[in-house]
Amino acid sequence: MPNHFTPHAAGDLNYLKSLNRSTILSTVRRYPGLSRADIALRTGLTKATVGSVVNVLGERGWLREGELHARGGGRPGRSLYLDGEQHVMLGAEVGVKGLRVVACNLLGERLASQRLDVSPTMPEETAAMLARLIEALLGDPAIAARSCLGLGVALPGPVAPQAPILRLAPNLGWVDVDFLALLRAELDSPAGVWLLDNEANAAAFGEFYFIQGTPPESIAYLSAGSGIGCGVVSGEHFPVIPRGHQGLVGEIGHTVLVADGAPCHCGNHGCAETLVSGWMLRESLGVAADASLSASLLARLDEPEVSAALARAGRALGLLMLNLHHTLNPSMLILGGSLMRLGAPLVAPALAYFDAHQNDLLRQSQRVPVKVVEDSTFTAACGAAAQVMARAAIEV
Amino acid sequence: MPNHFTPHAAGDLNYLKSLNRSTILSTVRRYPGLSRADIALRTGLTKATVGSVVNVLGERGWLREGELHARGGGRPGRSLYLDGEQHVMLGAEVGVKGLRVVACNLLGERLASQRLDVSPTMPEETAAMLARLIEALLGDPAIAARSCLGLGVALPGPVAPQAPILRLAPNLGWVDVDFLALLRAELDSPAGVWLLDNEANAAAFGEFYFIQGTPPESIAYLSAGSGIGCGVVSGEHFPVIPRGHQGLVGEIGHTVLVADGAPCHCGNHGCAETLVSGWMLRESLGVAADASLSASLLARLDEPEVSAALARAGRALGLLMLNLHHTLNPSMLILGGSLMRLGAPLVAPALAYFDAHQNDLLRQSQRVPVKVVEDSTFTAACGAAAQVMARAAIEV
DNA sequence: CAGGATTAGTTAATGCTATTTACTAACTCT
DNA sequence: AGAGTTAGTAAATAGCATTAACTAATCCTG
Repeated sequence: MPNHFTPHAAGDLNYLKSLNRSTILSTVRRYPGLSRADIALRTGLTKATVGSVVNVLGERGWLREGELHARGGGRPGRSLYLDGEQHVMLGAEVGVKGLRVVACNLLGERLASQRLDVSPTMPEETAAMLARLIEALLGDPAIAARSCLGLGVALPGPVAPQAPILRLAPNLGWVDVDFLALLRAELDSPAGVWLLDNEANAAAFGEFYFIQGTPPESIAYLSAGSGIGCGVVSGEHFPVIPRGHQGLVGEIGHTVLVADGAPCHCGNHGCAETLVSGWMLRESLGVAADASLSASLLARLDEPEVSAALARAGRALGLLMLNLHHTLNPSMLILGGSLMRLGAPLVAPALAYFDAHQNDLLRQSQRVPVKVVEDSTFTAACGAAAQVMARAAIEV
Repeated sequence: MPNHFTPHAAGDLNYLKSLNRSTILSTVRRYPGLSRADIALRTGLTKATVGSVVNVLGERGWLREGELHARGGGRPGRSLYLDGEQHVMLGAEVGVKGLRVVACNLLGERLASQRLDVSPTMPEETAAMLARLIEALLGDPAIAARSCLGLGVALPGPVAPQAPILRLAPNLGWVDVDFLALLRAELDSPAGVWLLDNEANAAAFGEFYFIQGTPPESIAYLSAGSGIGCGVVSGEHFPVIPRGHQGLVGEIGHTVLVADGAPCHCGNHGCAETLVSGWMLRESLGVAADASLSASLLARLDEPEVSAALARAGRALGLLMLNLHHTLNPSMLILGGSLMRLGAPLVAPALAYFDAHQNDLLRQSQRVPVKVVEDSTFTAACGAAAQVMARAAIEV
């Protein structure tokens, strides 16, 4: 049944059309420069179907034709590309340490961005600040000249699957916030789709959506910042984020690793976040709330206490990666979040632990690739923009 | 893209037709006795579409008409039911302690069953034994008189997502077994679909497929036997088992709960199975391989060592249930597997731990329902039969 | 008990979809 | 220049769900 994440019920011909349009778009996104005939071959659709869909997408400014193919024999095909000039999607992130706003084109390229390094307090106030950032972005003539497909917002907590509402953000102290409504009160534009999602989900979506070449079956984006989140995406042509009953799929930060262990922000004990997370490192190593965690700790690396704490946290992160493989089993793992700025002192022990503790089943198959995103400042915001594009593609 | 689990690529009209047929079938399955008009209202399809699909399904022996509705005013509708008389599906399970075979009708009712309590040794030999059981079942005149939709087989290990092949069954000692091919060599009938899946996935599918009334968003079937497995199913009208890259989704038995803990069968250390599983209880409490674990332990409950071990294992099971909620987040949890025969000494501590350690997020929402299946002897086999039905419905 | 109201279900026409088939277009090679 | 080859388009076709108009079967009212 349709909800705010998946807009239409299956059953009618529109659904079929959307599906095929999304399939063709994802093929062009993954393999820029294919001709109509290549797409038909690759997707199994007929030349006629591909031709008509491509032509409509061209008229609407989604696709453009490029140079001619010069393969021996026969009429050359016209190569096709996503049109990076006509449309934009806006993406925003409300993070524990700041607000970020981006404008991306259909290629996923960041055309402009704004950031404000403040710690959000009340939802209303935060919405107002974010609205000003978005207005500033829309004031940019290069952005204003384009057609805007909509706005996606990423927040550091689970979003209800039934409605675009933030359930709980322990690290902001927010509960049941209808953030899009607060934004609407401050902001008229852009027209188009407005979406809300969890930060890790948005980041995961963006990373998956703009992958080039054959996409992995699924990816997990493990976001290690103040808290630990994880987003999963799968689906070749129609990427889907599994959310579960309460939107908690991938909330591995609150899986219990130590029965009756240290108390966690979430009200339970012994969660993964008590072993590895920004807030735990801050508390245990005494870093002030207003100081940069990574800068402070990197400056204190010669203290044995600090390096040992990072190594310990790193091993916990490696263990989490391992557990992820036995519960969500993604075909690719992406590490992101502000803790990645700590670099090798945290990441090396994580990867080492992950490598050393593979069991027979994992050893038997190819090692799952791990990608580390060192600077994920705009990753979630760009991912939210990608979600807008995917949604808009359904309705073109 | 199509594979042995999901047969057709989206894009053509057949796909749409299958989708609508499945939608209508699942509505009748969940709400027996609805009329065509009720179905149209409930699914959003038009009366004409529902009528034509229902009539075809009736001709093919999937649906039958029942009594007339007697609602005040207007022409009464003809109630519709799945036809339990025409078709059968066969399901089989190869378990660590025995083979089971069942024949079910479209209502999910077990019409006949066969069991053989032996511990499987070689795959070939096991396939031969299973083939004899199936032949015995097909020899039953009540079964032979019906049209058979196919055969589903459940095995205690992950099945590759790309091909119907068992990857690894640590508790059988099997690796990369093409079990359906071995069966084919022994068995001609039944015609129709032949499927292979993991035992927990099959059980989960069956439990979800035949749920009456509004189905939960998703369920997880936690199978606690010799090992610990878990299957997940979601999708209202078109139930899907998320499998992940290597078919390991839900393999929480091998999530690590104790860093560098006790050695596990899987080659790693500190897995959940080292804290709760049949093999671990057997080893730690000295129960012979050929004795019934549950019977032996229930007889020794007055030994403090035994009751303490069960309580400890129970708490670990509760912790696993909690972690399940933060990774796969099902809306309903079903506990099954042979360990459930231990009853309260194991299950009560599990439920108590689960209840006592809910965090703020879970506390905030309605408690997730937990169902305990005391006797799951035929659950996986019936689930495999349900998978056959779902697949056959696509192709009717 | 006749006739209106109401709901169930079917039928025929319609519009939209992808597919099929046949075509034109554009290039290379000989 | 002409044959061969591949790309792309156009018109005809088949299949799908929908629409709108119909028939069917019941209840209710007077």
